[in-house]
Amino acid sequence: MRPDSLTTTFAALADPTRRAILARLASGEASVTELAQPFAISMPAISRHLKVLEHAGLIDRGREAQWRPCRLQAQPLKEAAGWMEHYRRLWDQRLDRLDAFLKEMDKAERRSRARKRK
Amino acid sequence: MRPDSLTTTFAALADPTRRAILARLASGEASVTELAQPFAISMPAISRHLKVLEHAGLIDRGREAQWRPCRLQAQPLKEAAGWMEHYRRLWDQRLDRLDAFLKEMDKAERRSRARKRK
DNA sequence: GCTATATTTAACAACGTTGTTATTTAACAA
DNA sequence: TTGTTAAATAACAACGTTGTTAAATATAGC
Repeated sequence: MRPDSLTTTFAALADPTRRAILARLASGEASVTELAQPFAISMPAISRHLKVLEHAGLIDRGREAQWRPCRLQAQPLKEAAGWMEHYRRLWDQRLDRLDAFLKEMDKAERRSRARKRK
Repeated sequence: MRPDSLTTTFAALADPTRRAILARLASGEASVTELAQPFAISMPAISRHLKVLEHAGLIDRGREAQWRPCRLQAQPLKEAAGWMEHYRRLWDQRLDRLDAFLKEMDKAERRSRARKRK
């Protein structure tokens, strides 16, 4: 029972180093060394982060001489964003209905007070 | 150095049980027992999933007699969705530019062939 | 106070993640 | 071949996660 793709995507995004790598890749492809440069961790650690991202389908890698350039792959981001949008929207609708309900209550309340004043 | 909020949110979403709990909560508040019902795991396990979601700010919980009703909290979903949309959009722009570039190439190519035919 | 119900906490095992350093592989260049 | 650079793998430690069962806590109702 290996984890489904949403799980793999969210798990990959749940690390600041990996998100920073993706942010960097959003502005163009880069080699492993280039990606490692901003971080205070060893190359093997970066190499593993890249493997996690690749496994999640968030990046793919080419091969040019001794470099393995990484590129962003947007599809899993789309799926995950879709999931979140879906539930966020459902929830906003609930809030809207609650809001409408409270407004209704309020109106009824004012009407009731108006009657009493007569 | 505790993890930032995006990290906490994504980590909380990186579990199918927790996503199913949120999905259930999107249709209204529920008690721990109600939330546990669809799953083949023990109550303490559910209790911990809820603690993870609460810690991530994705739910909050009331107190009614011996029940602790859970409600969805949309704010962290918004932040995380925002992050993903941002990078997804950047990447789509890159793809669009690549697309435009390839179309340009193609046009130039056709023009070149047209010249040769004369 | 006693009992039933809802939920949490404690203690533990199994497993996964993230980092390290040392070693290995691959490709270029002399 | 030999050396250099880029990157991956191996072996390991530290720590976090997810599940378990057993025990504790809190509240309602008699």
